[in-house]
Amino acid sequence: MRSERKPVSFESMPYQSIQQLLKTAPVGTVVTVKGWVRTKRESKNAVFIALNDGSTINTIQAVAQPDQLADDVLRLITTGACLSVTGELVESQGSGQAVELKISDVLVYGPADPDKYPLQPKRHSLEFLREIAHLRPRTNTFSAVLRIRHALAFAVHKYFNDNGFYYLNTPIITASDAEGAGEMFRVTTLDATKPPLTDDGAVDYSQDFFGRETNLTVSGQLEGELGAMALGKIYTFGPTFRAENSNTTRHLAEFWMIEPEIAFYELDDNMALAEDFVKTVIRYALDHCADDLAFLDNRLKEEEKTKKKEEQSELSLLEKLRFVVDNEFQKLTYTEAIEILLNSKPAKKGQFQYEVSWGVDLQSEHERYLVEKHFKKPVILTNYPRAIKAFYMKQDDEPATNGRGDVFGPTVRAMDVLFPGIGEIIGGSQREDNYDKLVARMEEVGIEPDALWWYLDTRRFGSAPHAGFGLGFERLVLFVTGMGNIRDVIPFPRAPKQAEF
RNA sequence: UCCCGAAUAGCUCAGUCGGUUAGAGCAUCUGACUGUUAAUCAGAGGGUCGCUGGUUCGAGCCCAGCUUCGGGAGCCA
Repeated sequence: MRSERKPVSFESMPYQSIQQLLKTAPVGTVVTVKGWVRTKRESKNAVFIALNDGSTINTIQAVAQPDQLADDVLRLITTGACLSVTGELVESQGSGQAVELKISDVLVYGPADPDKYPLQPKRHSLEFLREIAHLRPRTNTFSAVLRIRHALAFAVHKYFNDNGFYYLNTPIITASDAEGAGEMFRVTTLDATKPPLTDDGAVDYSQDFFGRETNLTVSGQLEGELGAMALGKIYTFGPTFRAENSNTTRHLAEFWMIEPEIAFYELDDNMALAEDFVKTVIRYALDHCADDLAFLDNRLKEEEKTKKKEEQSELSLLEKLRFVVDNEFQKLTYTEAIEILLNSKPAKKGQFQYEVSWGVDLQSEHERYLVEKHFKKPVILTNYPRAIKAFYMKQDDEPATNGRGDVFGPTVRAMDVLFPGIGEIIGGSQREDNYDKLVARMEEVGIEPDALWWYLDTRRFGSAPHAGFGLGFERLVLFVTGMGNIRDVIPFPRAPKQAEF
């Protein structure tokens, strides 16, 4: 039997998004919009409702005659209530907007008790909004951040797809604990109060779900390399977990990481890819999120006004983004960076808390000096000392020298991309493709080669030079939105003592 | 995990030297006014001063411990 139901075309959907409506502005037509009340203002001759549906940062003003709406309906139209409003789109009599909706019908989907609804038509602190993360997407700031986050995620996939990369889904549950990228979250189905024990009293993971100890991934890189050594160019874009007790504005326990891995790329290719990639996705946001970026730009300017002169930033958010897109990243080696730091004013005046010398890992105060004071632009540091970098990085043939005859220790083809205000946004390297060198390095740092036999197989069979990097997606969103805390650029942040929503 | 700081009305904050009944702006409610723009004006309601203990005739304020939050550091993306 045939259905009597009429097919519904996409164009004849029973309501319109406010974004579409304001863009096309079909004055004179009757339309329906559905969204949440931002503010309601009443006067003798008119009731004004500012409605937002999240499709854009802009609201549409709906207008009704006061006697047109029943008292009990009018009473339910308060900040936060959800409405369906039907009416004719007309040119506005007021000055704040071009068009408005002349209400012919209102349906209250869900009221919001004004005594209990926590969002008020006023500025809230980001700390307070973090406590109501389930409602904060209804604010201008967070909806703007989330739309930009979406645009950046889309731009990431678009960039790689346009450039011949394949999206590879690496595992979220892994058995390898040898990646050395920090503390891991254990994944188990064993009874936490009385786990099975072996004869010597240790937990018997052979009885666990996977028959061995497993954790949430801290990086998809090792598996990504397997993909690159088959598909050529791959990228991953997925959740990543670190059980570090990190309490900072730049760290999350659960975050999203982007990891391209490319066969036949060496360090210089890797750097060029990182720079082009970051610039392209930021340009995409500039081109597609103008309203939201303008709002955040203005929000930041207001915030800057409350700061002292010397603490105010020289560039606005939009200026900063354009600057990054239009200028070359500064590229230099670790050894050159050490020279600059040793000759810097703060070093000579003893203002660095940590002393600088060849071989030490750079502290954030050093990175900040290079990026924010010395070069004033994004910086790519390369060829770090072997001793402070991961085992899988390609070893340089010659030790570092400074041109004055000083010879330092061995280095690897690592690269860190440093951004102003964010610090390390990308960490990557060319990978060690020589089997013997890789195994020797693993043994040196105490990683059991047998545990990564499958990783080493790529070096045993058809090995090739290859390179890749990891980019923390939230750090990118942090930079593009100009927000100050990474917990405010992910919908539901996961951090120590924080997993409520 | 370490260092520093904070916790007072729904929100943002003030609270003097330890002293009577803890205040303001915004929000909410009521009224007035108005094609309004986070409207405006007047009035009203609204408090376990984070928790536990201590000092004191008397603690929002002083002391100790705890909890939570924020900033910085480390770890890193």
